[in-house]
Amino acid sequence: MHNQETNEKSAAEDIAAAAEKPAAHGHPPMTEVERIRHSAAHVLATAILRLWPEAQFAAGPPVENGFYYDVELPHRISPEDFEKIEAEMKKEIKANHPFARIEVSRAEALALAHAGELAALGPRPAASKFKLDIIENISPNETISLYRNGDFTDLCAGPHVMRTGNIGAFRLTNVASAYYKGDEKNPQLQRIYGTAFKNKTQLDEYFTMLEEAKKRDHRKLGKELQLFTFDDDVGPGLPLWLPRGAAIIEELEKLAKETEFAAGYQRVRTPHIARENLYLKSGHLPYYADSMFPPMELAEDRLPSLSRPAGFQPAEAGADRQDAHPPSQAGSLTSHRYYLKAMNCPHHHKLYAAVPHSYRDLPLRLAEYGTNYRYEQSGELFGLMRVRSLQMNDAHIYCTEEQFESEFNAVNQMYLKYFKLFGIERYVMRFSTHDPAKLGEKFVDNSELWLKTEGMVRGVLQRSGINYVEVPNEAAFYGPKIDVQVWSAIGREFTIATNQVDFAVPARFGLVYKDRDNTEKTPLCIHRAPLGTHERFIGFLIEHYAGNFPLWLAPEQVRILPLGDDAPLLEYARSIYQELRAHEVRAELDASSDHIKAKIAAAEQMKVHTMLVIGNRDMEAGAVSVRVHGQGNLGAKPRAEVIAGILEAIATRKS
RNA sequence: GCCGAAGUAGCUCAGCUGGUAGAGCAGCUGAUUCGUAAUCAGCAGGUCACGGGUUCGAGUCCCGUCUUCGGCUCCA
Repeated sequence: MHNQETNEKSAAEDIAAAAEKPAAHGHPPMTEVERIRHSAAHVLATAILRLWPEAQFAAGPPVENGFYYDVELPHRISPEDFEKIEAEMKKEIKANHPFARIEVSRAEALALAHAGELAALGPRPAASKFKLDIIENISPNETISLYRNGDFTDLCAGPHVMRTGNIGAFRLTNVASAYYKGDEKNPQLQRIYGTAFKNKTQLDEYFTMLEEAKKRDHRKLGKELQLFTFDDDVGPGLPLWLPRGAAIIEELEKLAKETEFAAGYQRVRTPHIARENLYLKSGHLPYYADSMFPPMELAEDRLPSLSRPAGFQPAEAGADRQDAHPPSQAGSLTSHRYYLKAMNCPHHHKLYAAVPHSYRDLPLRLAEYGTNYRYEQSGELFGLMRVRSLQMNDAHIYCTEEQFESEFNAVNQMYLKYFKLFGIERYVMRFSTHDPAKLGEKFVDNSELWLKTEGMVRGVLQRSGINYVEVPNEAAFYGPKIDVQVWSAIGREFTIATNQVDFAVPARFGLVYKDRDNTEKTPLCIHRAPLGTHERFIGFLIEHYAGNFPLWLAPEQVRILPLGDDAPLLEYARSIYQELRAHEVRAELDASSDHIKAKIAAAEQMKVHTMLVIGNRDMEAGAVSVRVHGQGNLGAKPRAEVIAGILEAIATRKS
C-alpha cells in the first residue's frame, strides 16, 4: 500500500466543485449563512481599504466555517490589527449600505480594473491587478457582474445579502498566507480569515464549539494521557509511543491480525530498508525520491571495487538533497545505496516473486504492519496525522481478473466492519479515476485496463451500496484508488485509509502465475490498508473518542483503588489485581496513601476505563465497588461477576 | 518548502518599557486511613529551545539555527 494520505481534499470540496460546473451559466446556490459570509468578506475588504487604500485583493469567498479575503499589502497584518479592522467593518455594517448588483461588459470591467477601481473605494493609481487577471479568465459567454456596497466596488458573481446590516455577527479569526490561485509560483498573499453568523448567539456557539474541539485535539490529549511524545533529538515527525499509546497499537494489531487471518491473509515480514535497485524497478525513483529520506551509502573503502554502478557518484555533504542523490542510471547494476522504505509494495512484490505461483494459489493475500519512512516537508508535519515514520495496516492481494470483484468487495466489507466496530458513522469513499488526457504522463498508458478496472471498482461500489464520490484525475499512476474519509466527533476530517488497484507494477516486477491454459499471466494487485497507519488512525481515535476509549482499547483498563492502605485490604486488592493481570487485563493498583477522592480524581483524569473501589465493606462481602469513567459509581458487585464482565467486554470489544 | 506567530520547571502558565527566575498541579519525604473528581506540611525541581551579538547588565533588544502552531503548497 502506498499511501498514508493520498489526497486530503474534502468531499465537501468535491461536491462544491461539482456544483460549480453547472454554474457556468448561473451561480451556485448559496445558503443564507454563506451569503452573510460572502458579504462579510466584502465588508472586510472595505475596512482594509479604509486603513490601507493601496491594498490589492484577489479572492474572498465563503468557506466551511467562515470566509476569507486574500490581500496583497506591504503592511503585514497581524491579529493586533484586527480590532481596528473590525471597527471599520462595524461602521460599514452600521451604515447598512445595500449590496447593488451591476452587470457590465467585459470592456467596462477591464477599464475599471485598469483604473484600479475594482475591489476599491474609487479610482487608484495602480490597476486592480488580480481582478484584471480574473476578468481575463472569465469565459466570453459569461455575464460579468460587480457588487457595490457604499463606496466599495468589487468584481463578484454574488450573491450577497440585501444590505450590509444583514451581517448579523462576525469576528476576524486569523491571518495566514496563501499563494495566488494556490500556485506556489504565484505571489504569496495575506489571507485574512473571519467568521460570520446570523446572530451573536450562533457566533458564540461556534466559538464554544471550537473550545470543545481544542480539548479533544489528539496532540493535547496525547500529552495529557501520556500516549506519545516527540523529541527534538529524535527528530521532527518521528513519534515515540509511550507505554499507554503502545497498548492501543497492540490492540489494533491484534484486531487486524485476527480479522486478516479469518479473511485468508498470510502475514509476512520485510526489512525497513532496501537497495536502490528495488525502487528503480518499481518506478518510484526518481519521481518519488523527494519524499524519501536521503539514501544511505556505503563508505567507499567498504565497497567491492568492481561492482560500482555506472551512475555512482558519492553524495556531497551539505549539497542540495535533490541533487545529492540522483538515482543511479541503470537498475540492472547493483547499487550500494540503500533507502528507508517509504512503502511496502515493492518488498511484497518480491515476496510474491520468490515462489512460483499457479492460478490455484490465487488470491494470495500478503499482510504486514509495515514500518515506512517518508520525508514529508517540514511544514506538513502535524501531530500524529502527518508524520515521517508510520506503521501501516498494509496488505497486497494478488488475484486474477475474475477474482477481482469478490476480493475488492471483501476489502470494502472489511472497512465497513471496522467502521461499525469503532462507531464511525460518517464516512465517504473517494473513488479516484484517471484522466484520459494524461495517459502516458500522469497515468500508465493503457486505456483499456483503466476503463476495465475502473468499471470493476465502480460496479463493486454501486452494488454494495457504499457511500462514495467519484473524483476524476486523482488516481494513482498504476490504477484507480479509493480514499476513505472519515470525520471525528468534532468534525475534523481525516483521510484514514486507501484502497488501490494496481494493474501496472506487478508487470514491472515480472510477477506471473501459470494459468489453467498453461500460459503465464500477470496478476492484478489490490493495495489496501483499512486501518491506515497507526499514527493517523490512533490520532483519529483519540479525537473520535475524546480520549475515552472503550474498555478493549483503553490504555489502562482497570485501576484498583483501595480505601486506605492497611495490610489486609491491600492484600485483597492485590489478589484482584493479580487475577486481572493473569488474564492480560491492563490493570493497575493505586497503593498510595492518598484519600480515596484523590485516587479517584487521578484515575478519572487519566480516563481509566474502570475503577474498582475497595473498602473493608467490599472485602468482607467478597465484592468490589465499580466506577466507570463517564458513568460514575455503579455500586458494589460480587468480585467474580465483575471480573467476568470485564473479561467479556474486552473479548467482545464492546463499545 | 513558503508566509506569519510562538518556544520560561514533567504539565498549565506568570514574569510591565533590560536590573540576581515565580505560582499551581505533578514528583519526593513525612503526617493523614479518609466510601466515589483533588487532606496537610516540608523538600526538590530551570544553561528561560540552541548559537552568536548589543549592553555595565539580556528570559526581556538584534541576527542565525532548531522545533511547534496557524495557513498555503505537496502527498507515489
